Amino acid sequence: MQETTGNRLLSKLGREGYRRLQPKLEQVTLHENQVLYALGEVVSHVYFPNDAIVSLLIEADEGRTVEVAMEGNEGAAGVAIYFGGLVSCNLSRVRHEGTAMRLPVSTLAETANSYGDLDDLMRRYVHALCMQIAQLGVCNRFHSFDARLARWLLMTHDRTGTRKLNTTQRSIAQMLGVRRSTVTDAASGLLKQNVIYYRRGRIEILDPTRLRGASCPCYGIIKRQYDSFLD
Amino acid sequence: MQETTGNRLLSKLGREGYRRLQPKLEQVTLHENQVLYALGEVVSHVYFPNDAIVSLLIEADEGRTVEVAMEGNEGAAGVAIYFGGLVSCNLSRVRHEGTAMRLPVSTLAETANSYGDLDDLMRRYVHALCMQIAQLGVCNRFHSFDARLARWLLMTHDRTGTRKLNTTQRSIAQMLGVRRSTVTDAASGLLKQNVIYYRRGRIEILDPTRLRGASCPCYGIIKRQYDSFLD
DNA sequence: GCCTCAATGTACGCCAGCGCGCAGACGACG
DNA sequence: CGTCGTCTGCGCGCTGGCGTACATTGAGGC
Repeated sequence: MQETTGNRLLSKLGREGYRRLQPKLEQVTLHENQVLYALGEVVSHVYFPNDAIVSLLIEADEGRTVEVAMEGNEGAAGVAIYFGGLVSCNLSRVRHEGTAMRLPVSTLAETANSYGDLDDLMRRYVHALCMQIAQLGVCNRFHSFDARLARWLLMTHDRTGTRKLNTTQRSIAQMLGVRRSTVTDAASGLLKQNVIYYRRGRIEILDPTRLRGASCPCYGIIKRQYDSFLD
Repeated sequence: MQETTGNRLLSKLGREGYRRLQPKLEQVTLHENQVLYALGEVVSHVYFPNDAIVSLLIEADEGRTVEVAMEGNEGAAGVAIYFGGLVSCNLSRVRHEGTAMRLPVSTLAETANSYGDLDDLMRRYVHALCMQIAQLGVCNRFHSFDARLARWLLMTHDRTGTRKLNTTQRSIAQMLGVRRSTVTDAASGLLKQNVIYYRRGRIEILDPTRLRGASCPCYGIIKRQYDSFLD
């Protein structure tokens, strides 16, 4: 099931790039709800997830934080921030437990300076991330919750490499900025159709194809965007 | 009324930076509805608006494009795209007529390579833009249209340096992704309170302070973000 | 001054999702 | 094996914004 070969961004770097970063790369485990970057914090490390997922969160209103992007094996957490000023201005929290490769920001910066391929790759990643944020903004505004839930499950699935997620409806609701029982309604629809199965904090995707049919086009748009530069 | 001293990003560059770019800088007039970058187009120039406004648009559904960010004198159009791969993957259209300084992408890239201050500035601008996109995504999702209209008017006002805008309710509706008569409702509320005045495609902001009171906090959040690196 | 068209005002029914609240059900743990 | 806290199911009334449709008004061209 777990067929992830590791972080796609790192593997796209090729042998030479990997050789340069390798001495400073360090595998770490990211635990659920662990805060990688708090608001206004200085970023010291960049994380290239293998099967962990990091959420970029923004405070919408008092006490309500919403996911504006998710970063997994297709990217890196902290890069966007490092790219523009070293100081985080949103919250990054681990949403799905797993491993990641950690790298000091300074190493990334220095290597990117001397090794153009890395610089290019990082720029294009930031670009894709930016598009993800924009697309999700539009998606959250216009598409039905049923479609958005399907999209969210698919995106999560892609980034973890497993069909089984540990998430409660409550936390999904927080991510997507709806109330919990709205999630219940949508999820029970998918359950009845045998597209997913879930029970007390465990969700399993039974039929990715039909899930994709239930999702809005945003899933495909974002996926194509990422795939186009990760091959 | 028109007290704009020019593009804030360029002026932040200082004498040395300006000296380097100056030979290739060229003042142009951007006309309403002019498309700067179409989807998938190769970007040849970057625009630093003086008093023009460029909208970043994304297609939400068939035939419905929505503004995900606006770029004016506080930034530059095309930079974000140049940063990640040269090819535009959204639509940039002039929303408010005015002048801008135009620069070949290649000049910007070369200069940034050799002149770290420019590179820094551009990175931080992209960062701020990214935050704007994220914040607006959340705003469009959660805040009442009344508040969003106020926010939008204020942001537009800041970027043009004038209280008078030429915009119809119809085009505001398209930008903000609502139907036209929703704009009528909200606008007529502000009109009755003498916060704005408008008539057939011309809007005037009478009382910016009270407009700010009507807006959601997103206006302040985004403004602070930009001001923090533009001084 | 008149005509025409775009811009604006208004109305009516509709519905997704909200806020709130409560009940049932499963699982961990003593 | 019982208890308790969390997770999930469900109902009810409400409302902002939607889709649609039509009336009115101002500006610019003739």
